[in-house]
Amino acid sequence: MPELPEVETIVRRLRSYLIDQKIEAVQVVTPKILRIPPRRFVEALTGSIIRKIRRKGKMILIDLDSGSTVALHLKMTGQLLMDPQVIPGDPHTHLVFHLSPQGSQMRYRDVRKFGFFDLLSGHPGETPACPIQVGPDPFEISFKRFYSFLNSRKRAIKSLLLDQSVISGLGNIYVDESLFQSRIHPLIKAGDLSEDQARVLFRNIKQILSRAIRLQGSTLKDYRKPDGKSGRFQNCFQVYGRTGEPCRACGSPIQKIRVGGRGTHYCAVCQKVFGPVSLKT
DNA sequence: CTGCATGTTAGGTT
DNA sequence: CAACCTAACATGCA
Repeated sequence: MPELPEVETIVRRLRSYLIDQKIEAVQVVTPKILRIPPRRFVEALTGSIIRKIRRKGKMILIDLDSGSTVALHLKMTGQLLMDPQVIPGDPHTHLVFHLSPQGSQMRYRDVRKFGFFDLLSGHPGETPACPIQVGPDPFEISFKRFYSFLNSRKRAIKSLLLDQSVISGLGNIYVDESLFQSRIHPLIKAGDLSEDQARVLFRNIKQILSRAIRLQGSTLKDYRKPDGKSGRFQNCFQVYGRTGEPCRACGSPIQKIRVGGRGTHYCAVCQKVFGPVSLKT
């Protein structure tokens, strides 16, 4: 499930394949993947040259020389695969881009079809802003700003960190890992964190994301780099997907609970809820 | 077979 | 506005 490290890895790889390539042709196999009429999409892309590839939160933005930008989101199972990885007759391939002069192909694959492509129109020389409402990612803000996001919020810290309109890039895996690393219980209200706790959390979020980028993301099932290969950060998980297994810090079994409708992994011994605790007598 | 869990965002309601 | 709920979808599992 592509979160910031996976999307960043994909973007870096795509740059080496796509920059200055011309989109010779686009095949739309599954129109529902597009947020605009297929005809308009094909017309806007055909003959354009790819100039820049950017990431905004978990979105991928591909700037064309025409001034337009292709904006896409992989959601849960979307993949961008280059040529040799193409599976002939694959039922889950929805878009095919033909590139020149390289002569290569890039395909969009998505088993669940949650992902989407949009087209942002702009003027040549300008870079269109991101279409959807996404807050800054953890690398784009200061601690002060991060702390102000938590301030006086009543929702669980886990839910807040997952809210892309507040802070972008984090998903279920990296939130659970960051909270564990910071010894913070996922249900603590965001506004109840001390400044020291928030500082530790902020540092750990960035450290874990950086490490995950270095290992080229986490592959559970669907995430692949454009060359079809897996990431390696899944081998570093401390809590995610380790329900019942011993905590690497204290040995007690990792718990799984539901927070804001999301499966949440944590260590009940290392990540304590503190402050006023109501006890039944 | 049924029913549930999976992760992400949009869009709705409270 | 903040917080919460559910739909969209395919697949694997108990």
